[in-house]
Amino acid sequence: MKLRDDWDFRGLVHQTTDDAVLDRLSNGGVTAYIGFDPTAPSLHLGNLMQVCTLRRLQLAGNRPIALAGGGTGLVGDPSFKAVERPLLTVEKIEENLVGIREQLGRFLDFSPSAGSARALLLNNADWLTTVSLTDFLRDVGKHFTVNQMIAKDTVKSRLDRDDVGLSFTEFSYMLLQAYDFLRLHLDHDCTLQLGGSDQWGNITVGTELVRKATGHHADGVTTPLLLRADGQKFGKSESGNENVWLDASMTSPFALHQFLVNADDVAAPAMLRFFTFLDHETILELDEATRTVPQERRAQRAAANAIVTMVHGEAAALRAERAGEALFGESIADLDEATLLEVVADAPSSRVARSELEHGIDTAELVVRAELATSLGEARRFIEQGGVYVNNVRVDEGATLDVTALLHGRYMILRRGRRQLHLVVVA
RNA sequence: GGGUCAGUGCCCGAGUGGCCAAUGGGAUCUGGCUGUAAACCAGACGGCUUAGCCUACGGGGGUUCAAAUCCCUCCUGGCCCA
Repeated sequence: MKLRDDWDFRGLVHQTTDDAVLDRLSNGGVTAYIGFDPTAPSLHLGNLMQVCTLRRLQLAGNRPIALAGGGTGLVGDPSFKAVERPLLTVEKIEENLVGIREQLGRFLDFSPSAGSARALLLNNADWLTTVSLTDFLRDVGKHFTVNQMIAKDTVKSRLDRDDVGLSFTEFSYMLLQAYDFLRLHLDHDCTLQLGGSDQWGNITVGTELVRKATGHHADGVTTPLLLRADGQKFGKSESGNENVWLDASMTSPFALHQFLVNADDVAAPAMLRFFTFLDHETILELDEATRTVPQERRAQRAAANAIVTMVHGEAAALRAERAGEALFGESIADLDEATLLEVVADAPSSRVARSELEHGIDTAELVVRAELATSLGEARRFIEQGGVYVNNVRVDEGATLDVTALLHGRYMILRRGRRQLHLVVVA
Protein backbone atom coordinates (compact mmCIF):
# COMPACT_ATOMS: atom_id res chain seq x y z
CA MET A 1 0.00 0.00 0.00
CA LYS A 2 1.47 3.27 -1.10
CA LEU A 3 1.33 6.16 1.33
CA ARG A 4 -0.45 8.24 -1.26
CA ASP A 5 -3.28 5.74 -1.64
CA ASP A 6 -3.56 5.32 2.10
CA TRP A 7 -3.75 9.06 2.70
CA ASP A 8 -6.28 9.48 -0.09
CA PHE A 9 -8.42 6.78 1.43
CA ARG A 10 -8.20 8.34 4.87
CA GLY A 11 -8.77 11.86 3.61
CA LEU A 12 -5.66 13.08 5.35
CA VAL A 13 -4.71 15.74 2.86
CA HIS A 14 -6.38 19.11 2.98
CA GLN A 15 -4.01 21.32 1.00
CA THR A 16 -0.61 20.86 -0.63
CA THR A 17 1.83 23.24 -2.23
CA ASP A 18 2.56 20.57 -4.81
CA ASP A 19 0.59 17.40 -5.31
CA ALA A 20 3.71 15.47 -6.35
CA VAL A 21 4.96 15.65 -2.77
CA LEU A 22 2.69 12.71 -1.99
CA ASP A 23 4.54 10.61 -4.52
CA ARG A 24 7.86 11.58 -3.00
CA LEU A 25 6.56 10.58 0.42
CA SER A 26 5.34 7.30 -0.99
CA ASN A 27 8.82 6.49 -2.17
CA GLY A 28 10.38 7.31 1.20
CA GLY A 29 13.53 9.15 2.06
CA VAL A 30 11.92 12.53 2.65
CA THR A 31 12.60 14.48 5.81
CA ALA A 32 9.48 16.25 7.08
CA TYR A 33 8.54 18.11 10.19
CA ILE A 34 5.57 19.17 12.27
CA GLY A 35 5.65 21.69 15.09
CA PHE A 36 4.10 21.21 18.51
CA ASP A 37 3.23 23.90 20.99
CA PRO A 38 4.62 23.19 24.43
CA THR A 39 1.76 25.02 26.14
CA ALA A 40 1.03 22.13 28.51
CA PRO A 41 3.04 19.30 30.08
CA SER A 42 1.20 16.83 27.88
CA LEU A 43 -0.01 16.45 24.33
CA HIS A 44 -3.77 16.44 23.95
CA LEU A 45 -6.23 14.80 21.65
CA GLY A 46 -5.94 17.73 19.27
CA ASN A 47 -2.28 16.84 18.73
CA LEU A 48 -3.05 13.21 17.98
CA MET A 49 -3.69 13.89 14.32
CA GLN A 50 -0.22 15.32 13.82
CA VAL A 51 1.46 12.67 15.92
CA CYS A 52 -0.19 9.99 13.83
CA THR A 53 0.80 11.81 10.65
CA LEU A 54 4.44 11.71 11.68
CA ARG A 55 4.09 8.03 12.43
CA ARG A 56 2.59 7.37 9.02
CA LEU A 57 5.49 9.18 7.42
CA GLN A 58 7.99 7.15 9.30
CA LEU A 59 6.28 3.85 8.49
CA ALA A 60 6.62 4.77 4.83
CA GLY A 61 10.37 5.19 5.20
CA ASN A 62 10.62 8.93 5.71
CA ARG A 63 12.35 10.75 8.50
CA PRO A 64 9.93 12.54 10.82
CA ILE A 65 10.99 15.52 12.86
CA ALA A 66 8.88 16.59 15.79
CA LEU A 67 9.73 20.19 16.43
CA ALA A 68 8.92 21.42 19.88
CA GLY A 69 8.15 25.08 19.85
CA GLY A 70 10.28 26.04 22.80
CA GLY A 71 11.24 29.25 21.05
CA THR A 72 8.02 30.02 19.23
CA GLY A 73 6.17 29.20 22.44
CA LEU A 74 7.88 32.21 23.92
CA VAL A 75 6.14 34.34 21.34
CA GLY A 76 2.76 32.71 20.75
CA ASP A 77 1.06 31.90 17.49
CA PRO A 78 -1.74 34.39 16.77
CA SER A 79 -3.23 32.29 13.96
CA PHE A 80 -7.01 32.61 14.18
CA LYS A 81 -6.80 33.44 17.86
CA ALA A 82 -9.21 36.10 19.01
CA VAL A 83 -6.88 37.59 21.58
CA GLU A 84 -3.22 37.51 22.40
CA ARG A 85 -2.24 34.55 24.52
CA PRO A 86 -0.25 34.83 27.69
CA LEU A 87 3.43 34.26 27.10
CA LEU A 88 4.99 31.20 28.65
CA THR A 89 8.14 31.38 30.67
CA VAL A 90 11.29 29.58 29.59
CA GLU A 91 11.17 27.38 32.70
CA LYS A 92 7.56 26.38 32.13
CA ILE A 93 8.24 25.44 28.55
CA GLU A 94 11.25 23.34 29.52
CA GLU A 95 9.10 21.57 32.07
CA ASN A 96 6.37 20.88 29.52
CA LEU A 97 8.83 19.52 27.01
CA VAL A 98 9.86 16.74 29.36
CA GLY A 99 6.38 15.22 29.25
CA ILE A 100 5.87 15.76 25.56
CA ARG A 101 9.19 14.16 24.70
CA GLU A 102 8.21 11.02 26.58
CA GLN A 103 4.84 10.82 24.89
CA LEU A 104 6.21 11.15 21.37
CA GLY A 105 8.32 8.10 22.03
CA ARG A 106 5.17 5.99 22.09
CA PHE A 107 4.41 6.87 18.49
CA LEU A 108 7.74 7.38 16.81
CA ASP A 109 10.88 5.32 16.56
CA PHE A 110 13.78 7.35 17.90
CA SER A 111 16.21 4.45 18.01
CA PRO A 112 19.30 4.31 15.78
CA SER A 113 18.04 1.06 14.28
CA ALA A 114 15.49 3.08 12.34
CA GLY A 115 18.37 4.23 10.18
CA SER A 116 17.62 7.11 7.83
CA ALA A 117 14.01 7.09 9.00
CA ARG A 118 15.03 7.62 12.59
CA ALA A 119 12.79 10.23 14.19
CA LEU A 120 14.21 13.42 15.60
CA LEU A 121 12.92 15.63 18.34
CA LEU A 122 14.24 19.15 18.11
CA ASN A 123 13.52 22.33 19.97
CA ASN A 124 13.46 25.56 18.05
CA ALA A 125 14.58 27.42 21.16
CA ASP A 126 18.02 26.14 20.23
CA TRP A 127 18.25 28.55 17.33
CA LEU A 128 15.51 31.10 17.93
CA THR A 129 16.93 32.22 21.25
CA THR A 130 20.43 32.61 19.88
CA VAL A 131 20.00 34.11 16.43
CA SER A 132 20.91 37.77 16.46
CA LEU A 133 18.27 40.34 15.74
CA THR A 134 20.17 41.99 12.94
CA ASP A 135 20.97 38.67 11.28
CA PHE A 136 17.34 37.72 11.50
CA LEU A 137 16.11 40.93 9.97
CA ARG A 138 18.68 40.72 7.17
CA ASP A 139 18.37 37.01 6.37
CA VAL A 140 14.70 36.44 7.00
CA GLY A 141 12.91 39.77 7.18
CA LYS A 142 14.19 41.11 3.91
CA HIS A 143 12.46 38.31 1.99
CA PHE A 144 9.01 39.44 3.00
CA THR A 145 6.99 42.58 2.63
CA VAL A 146 4.67 43.76 5.31
CA ASN A 147 2.07 44.06 2.58
CA GLN A 148 1.95 40.33 2.02
CA MET A 149 2.20 39.57 5.69
CA ILE A 150 -0.85 41.58 6.65
CA ALA A 151 -2.75 39.95 3.82
CA LYS A 152 -2.51 36.56 5.54
CA ASP A 153 -5.83 35.26 6.80
CA THR A 154 -4.14 34.30 10.01
CA VAL A 155 -3.60 37.93 11.02
CA LYS A 156 -6.26 39.64 8.95
CA SER A 157 -9.09 38.85 11.32
CA ARG A 158 -7.16 40.45 14.13
CA LEU A 159 -6.34 43.57 12.14
CA ASP A 160 -9.98 44.00 11.24
CA ARG A 161 -11.13 44.07 14.85
CA ASP A 162 -11.50 47.36 16.58
CA ASP A 163 -11.35 46.14 20.17
CA VAL A 164 -8.07 44.25 20.19
CA GLY A 165 -4.90 44.79 18.26
CA LEU A 166 -2.12 42.55 17.10
CA SER A 167 1.18 43.05 18.81
CA PHE A 168 4.37 43.12 16.81
CA THR A 169 5.45 40.07 18.76
CA GLU A 170 2.58 38.06 17.43
CA PHE A 171 2.85 39.54 13.99
CA SER A 172 6.44 38.32 13.80
CA TYR A 173 5.42 34.79 14.60
CA MET A 174 5.09 33.66 11.01
CA LEU A 175 8.66 34.70 10.28
CA LEU A 176 9.97 32.74 13.23
CA GLN A 177 8.16 29.65 12.03
CA ALA A 178 9.48 30.24 8.53
CA TYR A 179 12.96 30.48 9.98
CA ASP A 180 12.45 27.10 11.62
CA PHE A 181 11.79 25.58 8.26
CA LEU A 182 14.88 27.21 6.80
CA ARG A 183 17.05 25.96 9.67
CA LEU A 184 15.69 22.43 9.38
CA HIS A 185 16.22 22.55 5.65
CA LEU A 186 19.82 23.68 5.99
CA ASP A 187 20.74 21.46 8.95
CA HIS A 188 18.67 18.34 8.29
CA ASP A 189 17.73 18.54 4.62
CA CYS A 190 14.09 18.85 5.61
CA THR A 191 11.91 19.62 2.61
CA LEU A 192 8.38 19.38 3.93
CA GLN A 193 6.32 20.85 6.71
CA LEU A 194 2.95 19.46 7.68
CA GLY A 195 0.32 20.80 10.00
CA GLY A 196 -3.36 21.35 10.66
CA SER A 197 -5.31 23.42 8.19
CA ASP A 198 -4.94 26.47 10.42
CA GLN A 199 -1.20 26.33 9.76
CA TRP A 200 -1.41 26.81 6.02
CA GLY A 201 -0.50 30.46 6.15
CA ASN A 202 2.54 29.89 8.34
CA ILE A 203 3.67 26.91 6.31
CA THR A 204 3.63 28.72 3.00
CA VAL A 205 5.71 31.53 4.45
CA GLY A 206 8.23 28.83 5.33
CA THR A 207 8.34 27.23 1.90
CA GLU A 208 8.74 30.67 0.42
CA LEU A 209 11.63 31.51 2.68
CA VAL A 210 13.42 28.28 1.83
CA ARG A 211 13.02 29.04 -1.86
CA LYS A 212 14.15 32.63 -1.58
CA ALA A 213 17.05 31.98 0.73
CA THR A 214 18.41 28.83 -0.91
CA GLY A 215 16.73 28.49 -4.27
CA HIS A 216 15.56 25.02 -3.22
CA HIS A 217 12.06 23.70 -3.50
CA ALA A 218 10.19 22.97 -0.27
CA ASP A 219 6.65 21.77 0.32
CA GLY A 220 3.78 22.14 2.70
CA VAL A 221 0.86 19.83 3.40
CA THR A 222 -2.05 20.45 5.72
CA THR A 223 -4.45 17.95 7.21
CA PRO A 224 -8.17 18.52 7.69
CA LEU A 225 -9.84 19.24 11.00
CA LEU A 226 -11.88 16.57 12.70
CA LEU A 227 -15.34 17.99 13.13
CA ARG A 228 -18.19 17.00 15.36
CA ALA A 229 -21.73 16.66 14.15
CA ASP A 230 -22.40 20.30 15.00
CA GLY A 231 -19.44 21.45 12.93
CA GLN A 232 -17.35 22.35 15.94
CA LYS A 233 -13.77 21.30 16.25
CA PHE A 234 -13.43 17.98 17.99
CA GLY A 235 -11.49 17.47 21.19
CA LYS A 236 -9.87 20.83 20.90
CA SER A 237 -10.00 23.47 23.57
CA GLU A 238 -10.42 26.93 22.24
CA SER A 239 -11.96 28.30 25.41
CA GLY A 240 -11.41 25.64 28.01
CA ASN A 241 -14.13 23.18 27.18
CA GLU A 242 -12.84 19.75 26.31
CA ASN A 243 -9.37 19.02 27.52
CA VAL A 244 -8.47 15.48 26.76
CA TRP A 245 -4.84 14.74 27.48
CA LEU A 246 -2.60 11.88 26.55
CA ASP A 247 -1.04 11.89 30.01
CA ALA A 248 -2.68 9.29 32.24
CA SER A 249 -2.50 11.47 35.31
CA MET A 250 -4.27 14.34 33.57
CA THR A 251 -6.88 12.30 31.73
CA SER A 252 -7.26 8.72 32.88
CA PRO A 253 -7.20 5.98 30.25
CA PHE A 254 -10.80 5.32 31.23
CA ALA A 255 -11.79 8.93 30.65
CA LEU A 256 -10.00 8.99 27.31
CA HIS A 257 -11.69 5.78 26.29
CA GLN A 258 -15.07 7.09 27.34
CA PHE A 259 -14.53 10.33 25.47
CA LEU A 260 -13.86 8.41 22.27
CA VAL A 261 -16.67 5.93 22.74
CA ASN A 262 -18.98 8.91 23.09
CA ALA A 263 -17.98 10.46 19.79
CA ASP A 264 -20.96 11.10 17.57
CA ASP A 265 -21.65 9.12 14.42
CA VAL A 266 -20.40 11.86 12.14
CA ALA A 267 -16.99 11.95 13.80
CA ALA A 268 -16.56 8.17 14.04
CA PRO A 269 -15.47 7.45 10.45
CA ALA A 270 -13.00 10.31 10.57
CA MET A 271 -11.61 9.13 13.91
CA LEU A 272 -10.91 5.70 12.46
CA ARG A 273 -9.14 7.24 9.49
CA PHE A 274 -7.20 9.97 11.26
CA PHE A 275 -6.29 8.39 14.56
CA THR A 276 -5.92 4.68 13.91
CA PHE A 277 -3.78 2.43 11.78
CA LEU A 278 -6.54 -0.07 11.08
CA ASP A 279 -6.60 -1.45 7.55
CA HIS A 280 -9.02 -0.11 4.97
CA GLU A 281 -11.21 -3.18 4.92
CA THR A 282 -11.80 -3.00 8.65
CA ILE A 283 -12.58 0.69 8.46
CA LEU A 284 -15.11 0.18 5.68
CA GLU A 285 -16.78 -2.56 7.71
CA LEU A 286 -17.01 -0.28 10.68
CA ASP A 287 -18.47 2.50 8.51
CA GLU A 288 -21.11 0.04 7.43
CA ALA A 289 -21.83 -0.85 11.03
CA THR A 290 -22.29 2.81 11.90
CA ARG A 291 -24.84 3.08 9.13
CA THR A 292 -26.79 -0.07 9.90
CA VAL A 293 -26.43 -0.53 13.66
CA PRO A 294 -25.34 2.85 14.97
CA GLN A 295 -26.53 2.05 18.48
CA GLU A 296 -23.80 -0.55 18.84
CA ARG A 297 -21.16 2.14 18.40
CA ARG A 298 -18.78 -0.35 16.89
CA ALA A 299 -16.71 2.27 15.09
CA GLN A 300 -16.41 4.35 18.27
CA ARG A 301 -15.41 1.34 20.33
CA ALA A 302 -12.86 0.22 17.77
CA ALA A 303 -11.37 3.69 17.60
CA ALA A 304 -11.32 4.00 21.37
CA ASN A 305 -9.59 0.66 21.81
CA ALA A 306 -7.04 1.36 19.11
CA ILE A 307 -6.21 4.81 20.40
CA VAL A 308 -6.04 3.93 24.09
CA THR A 309 -3.88 0.95 23.20
CA MET A 310 -1.53 3.18 21.28
CA VAL A 311 -1.36 5.80 24.00
CA HIS A 312 -1.55 3.78 27.21
CA GLY A 313 -1.01 0.19 26.18
CA GLU A 314 -3.22 -2.82 25.66
CA ALA A 315 -3.84 -3.59 29.31
CA ALA A 316 -5.12 -0.11 29.98
CA ALA A 317 -7.39 -0.25 26.95
CA LEU A 318 -8.85 -3.52 28.12
CA ARG A 319 -9.43 -2.19 31.61
CA ALA A 320 -11.08 0.91 30.25
CA GLU A 321 -13.41 -1.12 28.10
CA ARG A 322 -14.41 -3.45 30.91
CA ALA A 323 -14.94 -0.52 33.24
CA GLY A 324 -17.29 1.01 30.73
CA GLU A 325 -19.21 -2.20 30.34
CA ALA A 326 -19.57 -2.63 34.06
CA LEU A 327 -20.57 0.96 34.60
CA PHE A 328 -23.24 1.03 31.93
CA GLY A 329 -24.25 -2.60 32.06
CA GLU A 330 -24.14 -4.87 35.06
CA SER A 331 -24.78 -3.81 38.58
CA ILE A 332 -21.62 -2.76 40.31
CA ALA A 333 -22.73 -4.19 43.63
CA ASP A 334 -22.70 -7.71 42.20
CA LEU A 335 -19.11 -7.63 41.02
CA ASP A 336 -16.57 -9.63 42.94
CA GLU A 337 -13.84 -7.68 44.64
CA ALA A 338 -11.14 -8.24 42.02
CA THR A 339 -13.38 -7.21 39.14
CA LEU A 340 -14.63 -4.24 41.06
CA LEU A 341 -11.12 -2.97 41.64
CA GLU A 342 -10.32 -3.58 38.03
CA VAL A 343 -13.23 -1.43 36.94
CA VAL A 344 -12.16 1.53 39.01
CA ALA A 345 -8.44 1.01 38.56
CA ASP A 346 -8.00 4.24 36.64
CA ALA A 347 -10.40 6.32 38.67
CA PRO A 348 -9.06 8.65 41.32
CA SER A 349 -9.49 7.40 44.83
CA SER A 350 -9.42 8.68 48.38
CA ARG A 351 -9.45 7.23 51.88
CA VAL A 352 -11.88 7.70 54.66
CA ALA A 353 -11.53 6.57 58.26
CA ARG A 354 -13.84 3.76 59.35
CA SER A 355 -14.68 5.56 62.56
CA GLU A 356 -15.83 8.55 60.58
CA LEU A 357 -18.02 6.43 58.39
CA GLU A 358 -19.55 4.73 61.39
CA HIS A 359 -20.88 8.07 62.52
CA GLY A 360 -22.20 8.76 59.05
CA ILE A 361 -20.92 11.29 56.54
CA ASP A 362 -22.98 13.81 54.65
CA THR A 363 -22.98 12.76 51.00
CA ALA A 364 -22.33 16.28 49.77
CA GLU A 365 -19.24 16.51 51.89
CA LEU A 366 -17.89 13.24 50.60
CA VAL A 367 -18.53 14.38 47.04
CA VAL A 368 -16.41 17.47 47.67
CA ARG A 369 -13.65 15.46 49.29
CA ALA A 370 -13.62 13.17 46.27
CA GLU A 371 -13.18 16.29 44.13
CA LEU A 372 -16.29 15.50 42.16
CA ALA A 373 -17.50 18.99 43.06
CA THR A 374 -15.53 22.13 43.83
CA SER A 375 -17.73 23.37 46.65
CA LEU A 376 -20.34 22.13 49.03
CA GLY A 377 -22.92 24.25 47.28
CA GLU A 378 -22.08 22.62 43.96
CA ALA A 379 -22.19 19.16 45.52
CA ARG A 380 -25.63 19.83 46.97
CA ARG A 381 -26.77 21.04 43.60
CA PHE A 382 -25.59 17.88 41.88
CA ILE A 383 -27.42 15.77 44.44
CA GLU A 384 -30.54 17.89 44.15
CA GLN A 385 -30.47 17.41 40.39
CA GLY A 386 -30.07 13.68 40.75
CA GLY A 387 -26.55 13.67 39.44
CA VAL A 388 -24.80 11.78 42.20
CA TYR A 389 -24.70 8.02 42.53
CA VAL A 390 -23.25 5.71 45.14
CA ASN A 391 -22.48 2.26 43.80
CA ASN A 392 -24.49 3.19 40.73
CA VAL A 393 -27.60 4.02 42.73
CA ARG A 394 -28.88 7.59 42.72
CA VAL A 395 -28.54 9.37 46.05
CA ASP A 396 -31.42 11.22 47.66
CA GLU A 397 -31.12 14.74 48.95
CA GLY A 398 -29.76 15.09 52.44
CA ALA A 399 -28.74 11.45 52.60
CA THR A 400 -26.01 10.35 54.96
CA LEU A 401 -23.59 7.59 54.08
CA ASP A 402 -22.38 5.00 56.53
CA VAL A 403 -20.86 1.54 56.62
CA THR A 404 -23.96 -0.09 55.12
CA ALA A 405 -23.07 1.47 51.79
CA LEU A 406 -19.76 -0.35 51.62
CA LEU A 407 -19.04 -3.02 49.04
CA HIS A 408 -16.90 -5.90 50.23
CA GLY A 409 -16.69 -4.14 53.55
CA ARG A 410 -14.43 -1.35 52.42
CA TYR A 411 -15.24 0.21 49.05
CA MET A 412 -17.68 2.78 47.91
CA ILE A 413 -17.97 4.00 44.34
CA LEU A 414 -19.06 7.57 43.91
CA ARG A 415 -20.20 8.77 40.56
CA ARG A 416 -21.14 12.22 39.41
CA GLY A 417 -23.08 12.56 36.23
CA ARG A 418 -22.60 10.00 33.53
CA ARG A 419 -19.02 9.02 34.02
CA GLN A 420 -17.07 10.88 36.65
CA LEU A 421 -15.96 8.09 38.93
CA HIS A 422 -14.30 8.08 42.29
CA LEU A 423 -13.35 5.21 44.55
CA VAL A 424 -13.59 5.65 48.30
CA VAL A 425 -11.59 3.19 50.35
CA VAL A 426 -12.07 2.75 54.08
CA ALA A 427 -8.76 2.91 55.84
C1' G B 1 3.62 62.77 24.95
C1' G B 2 -1.65 64.78 23.49
C1' G B 3 -6.78 63.56 22.36
C1' U B 4 -10.53 60.01 22.61
C1' C B 5 -13.18 55.51 23.63
C1' A B 6 -13.17 51.34 26.56
C1' G B 7 -12.14 47.49 30.83
C1' U B 8 -18.75 43.68 33.93
C1' G B 9 -19.17 36.70 36.03
C1' C B 10 -15.68 30.90 31.72
C1' C B 11 -16.55 33.95 26.78
C1' C B 12 -19.56 37.66 24.27
C1' G B 13 -22.41 41.39 26.11
C1' A B 14 -26.78 44.45 28.89
C1' G B 15 -26.97 47.55 33.04
C1' U B 16 -25.18 54.12 33.92
C1' G B 17 -26.95 55.95 42.13
C1' G B 18 -31.19 51.96 45.55
C1' C B 19 -35.99 46.95 42.83
C1' C B 20 -28.14 44.00 41.13
C1' A B 21 -25.00 38.11 42.70
C1' A B 22 -26.18 41.78 38.21
C1' U B 23 -31.10 40.97 31.67
C1' G B 24 -29.70 38.16 27.31
C1' G B 25 -26.72 34.78 24.21
C1' G B 26 -22.83 31.12 23.93
C1' A B 27 -19.96 27.48 26.51
C1' U B 28 -20.25 24.11 30.51
C1' C B 29 -22.78 20.92 34.02
C1' U B 30 -27.14 17.82 35.78
C1' G B 31 -31.65 15.46 34.55
C1' G B 32 -35.39 13.62 30.68
C1' C B 33 -35.85 11.20 25.81
C1' U B 34 -32.26 7.93 23.28
C1' G B 35 -27.82 4.42 21.18
C1' U B 36 -22.88 5.71 27.20
C1' A B 37 -24.95 9.65 20.38
C1' A B 38 -26.97 14.00 17.80
C1' A B 39 -31.22 16.97 17.88
C1' C B 40 -34.85 18.36 21.32
C1' C B 41 -37.02 19.48 26.35
C1' A B 42 -36.22 20.94 31.61
C1' G B 43 -33.06 22.82 35.34
C1' A B 44 -28.39 24.68 37.25
C1' C B 45 -24.35 27.84 36.57
C1' G B 46 -19.52 33.13 42.86
C1' G B 47 -19.00 31.13 48.00
C1' C B 48 -21.00 29.82 52.74
C1' U B 49 -22.88 27.59 58.78
C1' U B 50 -28.18 28.85 52.36
C1' A B 51 -35.81 32.14 54.23
C1' G B 52 -29.77 34.84 55.91
C1' C B 53 -24.75 36.26 55.23
C1' C B 54 -20.01 37.11 52.72
C1' U B 55 -17.13 38.25 48.31
C1' A B 56 -17.58 40.41 43.40
C1' C B 57 -18.51 44.63 37.86
C1' G B 58 -9.61 46.48 35.98
C1' G B 59 -6.51 48.34 41.03
C1' G B 60 -6.56 51.98 44.98
C1' G B 61 -8.95 56.11 47.27
C1' G B 62 -13.32 59.33 47.83
C1' U B 63 -18.67 61.34 47.73
C1' U B 64 -23.38 59.15 49.60
C1' C B 65 -27.97 56.49 54.18
C1' A B 66 -26.89 53.63 49.50
C1' A B 67 -22.01 52.91 43.93
C1' A B 68 -21.06 48.15 38.58
C1' U B 69 -23.24 53.00 38.06
C1' C B 70 -20.77 59.79 40.44
C1' C B 71 -15.55 62.05 41.53
C1' C B 72 -9.97 61.50 41.86
C1' U B 73 -5.91 58.59 40.70
C1' C B 74 -3.26 54.53 38.83
C1' C B 75 -3.00 50.23 35.54
C1' U B 76 -4.31 47.84 30.86
C1' G B 77 -6.16 47.99 25.83
C1' G B 78 -8.34 50.12 21.01
C1' C B 79 -8.39 54.25 17.63
C1' C B 80 -6.55 59.18 16.05
C1' C B 81 -2.61 62.93 16.39
C1' A B 82 2.62 64.14 17.55
